[in-house]
Amino acid sequence: MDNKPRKERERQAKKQDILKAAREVFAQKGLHAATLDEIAEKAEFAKGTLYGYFQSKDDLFASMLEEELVKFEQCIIQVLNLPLAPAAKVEKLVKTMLLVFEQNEDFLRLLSKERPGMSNIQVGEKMMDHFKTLTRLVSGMVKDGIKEGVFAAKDPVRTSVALFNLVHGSAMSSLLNHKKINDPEEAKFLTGLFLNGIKA
Amino acid sequence: MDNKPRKERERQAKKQDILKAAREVFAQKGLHAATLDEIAEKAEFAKGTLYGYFQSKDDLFASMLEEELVKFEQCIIQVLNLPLAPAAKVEKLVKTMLLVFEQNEDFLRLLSKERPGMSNIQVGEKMMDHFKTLTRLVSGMVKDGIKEGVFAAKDPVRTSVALFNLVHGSAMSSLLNHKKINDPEEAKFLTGLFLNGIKA
Amino acid sequence: MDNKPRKERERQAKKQDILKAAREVFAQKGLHAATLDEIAEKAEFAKGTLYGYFQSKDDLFASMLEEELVKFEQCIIQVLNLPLAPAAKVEKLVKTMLLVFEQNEDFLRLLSKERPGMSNIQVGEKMMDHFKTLTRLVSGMVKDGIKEGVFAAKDPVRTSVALFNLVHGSAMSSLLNHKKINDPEEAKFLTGLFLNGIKA
Amino acid sequence: MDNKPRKERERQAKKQDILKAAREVFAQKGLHAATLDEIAEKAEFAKGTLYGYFQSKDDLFASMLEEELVKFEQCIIQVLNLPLAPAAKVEKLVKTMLLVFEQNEDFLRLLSKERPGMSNIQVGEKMMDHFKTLTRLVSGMVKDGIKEGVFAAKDPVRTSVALFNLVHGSAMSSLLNHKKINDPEEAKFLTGLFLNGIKA
DNA sequence: AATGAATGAGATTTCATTCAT
DNA sequence: TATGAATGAAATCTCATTCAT
Repeated sequence: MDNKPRKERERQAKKQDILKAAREVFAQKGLHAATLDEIAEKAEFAKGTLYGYFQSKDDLFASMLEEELVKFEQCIIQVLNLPLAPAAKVEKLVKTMLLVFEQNEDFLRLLSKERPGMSNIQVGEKMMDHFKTLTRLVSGMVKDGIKEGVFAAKDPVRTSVALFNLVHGSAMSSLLNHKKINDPEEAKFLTGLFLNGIKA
Repeated sequence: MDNKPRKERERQAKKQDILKAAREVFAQKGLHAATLDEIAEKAEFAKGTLYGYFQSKDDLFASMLEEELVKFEQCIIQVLNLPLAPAAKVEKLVKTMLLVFEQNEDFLRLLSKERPGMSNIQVGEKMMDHFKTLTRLVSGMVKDGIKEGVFAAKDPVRTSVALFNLVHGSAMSSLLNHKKINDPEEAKFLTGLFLNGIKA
Repeated sequence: MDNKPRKERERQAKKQDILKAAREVFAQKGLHAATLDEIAEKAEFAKGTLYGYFQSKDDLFASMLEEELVKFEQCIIQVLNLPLAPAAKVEKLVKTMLLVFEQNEDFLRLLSKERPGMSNIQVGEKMMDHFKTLTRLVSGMVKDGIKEGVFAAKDPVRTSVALFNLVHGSAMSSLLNHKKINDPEEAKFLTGLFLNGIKA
Repeated sequence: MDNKPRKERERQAKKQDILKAAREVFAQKGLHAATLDEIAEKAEFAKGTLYGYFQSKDDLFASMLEEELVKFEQCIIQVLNLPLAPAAKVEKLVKTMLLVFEQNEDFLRLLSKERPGMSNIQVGEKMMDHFKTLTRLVSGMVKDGIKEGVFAAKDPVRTSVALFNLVHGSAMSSLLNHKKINDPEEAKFLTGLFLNGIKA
């Protein structure tokens, strides 16, 4: 019988359940205030069972965050690969990021809460890597726009970071004010500001 | 002897020492991961002494954050009161915020770390209030610009939030990448992006 | 395997071990002076383990006291249900109470120490309830004696309280003077005093 | 100038203020739960000042209790010295004790709370001594009654202890049930029970 | 003598991690 | 593999005592 894969599939499914519970609790409470008790309960496993899947609380956190970052990255890459003009691509990117943040508020929170000065250095390093990758990817889009003459020749890296900050900050603001994150008005506003500024 | 004022002055000086130590540790570790042991050691007091100045860890945190927020707010108000044209005022605002963040990296970190979903509700409420005040103040500047016809009639509130996110995000990014926060290039870039966007 | 009951039985046994240790320490030191360290050591568990069985020190104390009070109450009820003449029942009651106090010196001490002005209001209330119940029960016996004409028609409630004070006070006195609590002489003396007074 | 005595008198007055505050707080909270902060505040002194009058918290407690016990003892002695027949003297004794307990509820509570198993051995010893003295004194009265043929020849020591328990227990019961401690009915009841028992 | 800020030992409580079943 | 009871280190907070003023 070839049921090894099934077993392995089941194991992965369980691991995903744990990661999901972890994401929810870590996002709500932060790395330190979250307890394995709560995560275990949410995942419907005994506390000890988590240690069959992750080496420690820190490992669980790191794994969860890594997974989310990869998913986010892949999503961004997909958008960047779309056959669109630079300005349209910016709009699509803004909309997509807002959508992702709306569908995964946990990730949105984690991004704010745990980015700066992670005590766990390894996690911090990984996070930094992902941000650099993202910046590099978006920079490409900006450079394309410059080449095509539709974007002014400003610093592409700074521009990428600014775009991310604009969208992420907007999503956080909506979240805290109990407003819709993926609001078309907001997307239009952000895109407009990014492309044209506020000058008359 | 009229040494009551001196005693009181000394007490306030000690309180400031504690608040400073608290700010440093809370900024680095976050509310939960920070320990009173570390704060006490940094303030060069015994652990118990802190309780002569603050009722609890939470109270210490709240007091510290409140003080920083007030200082920040006053700083912003000063800039907004300067007799400058809207565009110049934006530039001045960006420069000032970057300067403040550079001089008080702890505050910069705290702003990121503790803004979302503070478990301590009271602190969260206060923080929200300060953000609303700031948004209102900056909105005023934006409205002035619109009246004068130098700013396009976009949503002033969204515009204010965006400006804050742009600058704060930039500062965080610089901090994490070990770059100078209050970099004239960066200030110029941010101002330019905000006013004119990136379109050619 | 039907070992759920066994597990549950073991858990209850452990709980009883903790309650016993708690009783001993609380009786000796009182609620406040007793430490969880000492209780845990006596129960041969780690400090933290106690929190798997009780929510807090106060909860442990309350649970322990409640259990003891219930046991005491049931014991008194048994005696009152015996088919004896009132005077004989008084004698039996005195003997039984002295025996219980001798076998459970901890309870005897607790009764003195923690009766008055419990800071923990809930515990105090419960204790009062048990005392009222006991008084009611013994009052019944006194009323029976009055009906049968063997007891003079004095206030049954005051009489019940007096009997309890007489026996409890005697036991405390014996305890403090390192004398036998359940001494037949003492029992006879107390019964005689209660029934006939000291007049010649 | 002979103002040493005045100074000394003032010092004693202050000491009394502290002892009074101590009595109130210790009676309410018990030895352990009481804090010097609360006592100092009630005495209207700074905490450190107490150490100019007493060596330690334990010393303060012991001094306070000793003083109360001496006052109580002297009161009892006065009654026992009255030129009354034994039965009348019993009645007077009961009334006096109830009165004292009513006027000094703190002392009444202290007697219950701290009698058994004082962790502070020295205090416990002293308390025991006073109880023995009291028992001896009351025993004398009982013996007189026996000699005069008005009391049956029962154990005078046990009889003394019983009388004390009866009255003290009654006072505690009244206190806990928010009833008047020095109630003439109660005094009559207790005297009657002690002298004649409850038999018809 | 009086003060009260400072101390630090010690108390309660939490929770990541282990391990016998 | 899954469990959850047990552990004990570490955190917050209290308070008797000291001491410089």
